[in-house]
Amino acid sequence: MKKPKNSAPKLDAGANEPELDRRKTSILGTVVYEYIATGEPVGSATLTQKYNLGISPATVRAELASLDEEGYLDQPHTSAGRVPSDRGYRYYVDRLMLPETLTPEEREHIRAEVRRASHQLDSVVDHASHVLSNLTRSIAFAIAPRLSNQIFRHIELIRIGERAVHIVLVTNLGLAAQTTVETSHEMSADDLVRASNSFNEELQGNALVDISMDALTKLARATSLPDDLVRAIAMILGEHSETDVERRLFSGGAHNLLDQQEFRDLRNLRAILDLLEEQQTLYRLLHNSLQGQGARISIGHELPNADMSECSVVTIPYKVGDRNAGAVGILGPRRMQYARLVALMNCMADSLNTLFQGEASHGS
Amino acid sequence: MKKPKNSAPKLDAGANEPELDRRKTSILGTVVYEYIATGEPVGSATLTQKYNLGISPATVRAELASLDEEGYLDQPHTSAGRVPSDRGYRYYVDRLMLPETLTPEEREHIRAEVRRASHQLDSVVDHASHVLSNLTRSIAFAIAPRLSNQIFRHIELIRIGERAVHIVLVTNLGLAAQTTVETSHEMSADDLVRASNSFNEELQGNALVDISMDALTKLARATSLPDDLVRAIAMILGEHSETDVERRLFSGGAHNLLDQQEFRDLRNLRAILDLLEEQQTLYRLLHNSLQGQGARISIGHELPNADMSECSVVTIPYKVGDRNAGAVGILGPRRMQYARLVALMNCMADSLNTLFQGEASHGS
DNA sequence: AATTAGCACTCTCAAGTGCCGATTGCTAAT
DNA sequence: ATTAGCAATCGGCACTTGAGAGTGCTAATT
Repeated sequence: MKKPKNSAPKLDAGANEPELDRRKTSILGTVVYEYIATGEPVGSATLTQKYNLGISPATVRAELASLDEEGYLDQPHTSAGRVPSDRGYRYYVDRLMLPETLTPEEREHIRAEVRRASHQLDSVVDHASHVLSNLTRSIAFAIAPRLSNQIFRHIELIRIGERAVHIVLVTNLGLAAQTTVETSHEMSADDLVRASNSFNEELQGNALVDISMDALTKLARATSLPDDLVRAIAMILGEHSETDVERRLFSGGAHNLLDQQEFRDLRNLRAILDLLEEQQTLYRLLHNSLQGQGARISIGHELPNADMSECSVVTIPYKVGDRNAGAVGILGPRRMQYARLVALMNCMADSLNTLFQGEASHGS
Repeated sequence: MKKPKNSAPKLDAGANEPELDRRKTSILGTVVYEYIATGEPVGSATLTQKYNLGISPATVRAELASLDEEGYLDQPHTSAGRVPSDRGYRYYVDRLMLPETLTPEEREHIRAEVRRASHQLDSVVDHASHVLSNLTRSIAFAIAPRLSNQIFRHIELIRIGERAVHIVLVTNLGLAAQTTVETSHEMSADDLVRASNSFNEELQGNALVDISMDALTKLARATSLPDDLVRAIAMILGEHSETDVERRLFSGGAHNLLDQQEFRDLRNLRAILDLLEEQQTLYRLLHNSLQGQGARISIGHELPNADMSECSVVTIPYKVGDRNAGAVGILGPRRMQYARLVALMNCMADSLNTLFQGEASHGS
């Protein structure tokens, strides 16, 4: 029942763990499987009755006790069955879990949903997280692709009030960012059009990462834009957003937690909701996943926050062109269907990859 | 157990209700006040001890029994004190409640927060609901001002992909709406600029409600815009959005429900969250409030949905120019601080009114 | 040496019991 | 009309009990 793996971090963990003998492995796998399916602690009787292990309950008990001692299983209380510990889940995820495949319908559904909101980066990502949260009945969260390696196509400065300008940035991927800025003195609509035009002529086709602050200020001086407006443009072009931990986190499906029996306790629930609101922690998880490839699973105490010790998170990065540019994640109870979630996440990442791959190659 | 209805509750209900004698009134008021403050059922002992009523517990008991019989109070169980019924709350808000005033700080806080996000209608309203939900620790919800009596200033058609156009509508109030549309065939950036220009020249200064479909199609033909794009423009200009029950509902503060003792029960919680997601019901409440003036309170079973029988809602419309154009609402437990919420809502409506009043008078 | 049956033990959970305190409604006295 | 006094009611809490589930240990078996 040994299992190959699908991502970098797991290899490490897998390599560190001593390998369990065949029978222990089989029992551990079965316990995890059964517990994920039922949510009830698993006892020796259940195991021998429902699964054809070819050994007696007594033997199973001995093995369970041993696995318990080695830290792969926990016992909620003396007269209860066993429940996987973080370590148990980890072993399962690294070595035992069978990769699952989605039905063509599911696959197509995801792909279609992602495509539906294309052309608006924020919408795509927001939509993606909602789709995932519905499919998994967990919380899904995501960050939009970072701008740096997108290519400048167009900037539009729209006068929306006496001293208010709305800035819209279009890149090869579509509508990439927009913001409203209050300017210190009034700009005429014509001024703004003129400015937009020179920005557009000058910057057209450049990767955003290549646009220097110098170039911007020079352009700004030529078009006599007020400082605050220039600053806003610089911001939006990513000069600053690269280090910006405030990059917005999109999320959906918080209400799904209500269905999970592990969140009956309102304190847990509250802790997780606060976490969602705070954004930082989840943002960092996604940001970290940008370093690696493929789905990454974090279980219970492996997560950076004690309030998440009852949860697991699956994250996966997606690419723009050939570099990781954003990521999506799922947050649910530790007792989650890891195999299925990994399959879903892979599909989602693929869909985003091809979407952004495709769009990236089109031109204006 | 006669029940007032919720179409035009405040005044009517007040007039319909028989007037209680002075002592009953005083006791009912005190019970409501005490229950709102503590959340515990109120007994005769508490009343005589904490409040100087000048009568003995026994007399209070007789009055309580009488009020109970007349339907103003409920008794959770035989050995508990009394709790206001819907009718009791109704009598309280109609006749007993003392108007509360906010501190200048609170007032200024609301005003400042509303102004912060101005120039973007959606943001203003979204922001408003977040501010309210934080101040009240309840759910706040709102709809953006309807477009119809806003004045056309500018439309921008931005090419964001081979066959994708982003439409931005600016009115006298600022950035009023935007959407992305997929076009059947490709438009060049120049085509779009030309089209924008003729729309802008032609429609400038018109109230959106006065822009006819005819005018649009004529313009569209002159600029040879594809049909789907024209349809999208027509849509956004409000031709259709007037009857559109799907006008987006902004809301915030759902997590506040976790703190309310009346939502310890997850089923209630779930029901309310579903309601939020469904949007229709809350949308209708706001829409109804557009007919009237000032804050409107709906209590328990007066609300259109049985799942809300433990809740109360306060709504208030706000104006653009001199006509109601949008509304905000608060949803919380029946045991809410009605006087304070009404004060907050009035302040919020005022702030929005002056914001939109002010902006409306400015020109481009 | 590994496996197993048998059994005592432990612990949770649900139901049942009894008591305490809060609050009432009634009655008789003021 | 008001009140004091008092029996009655009921929820909630602590406690007990028994059933059920599951274990770990031991001694017998393979």
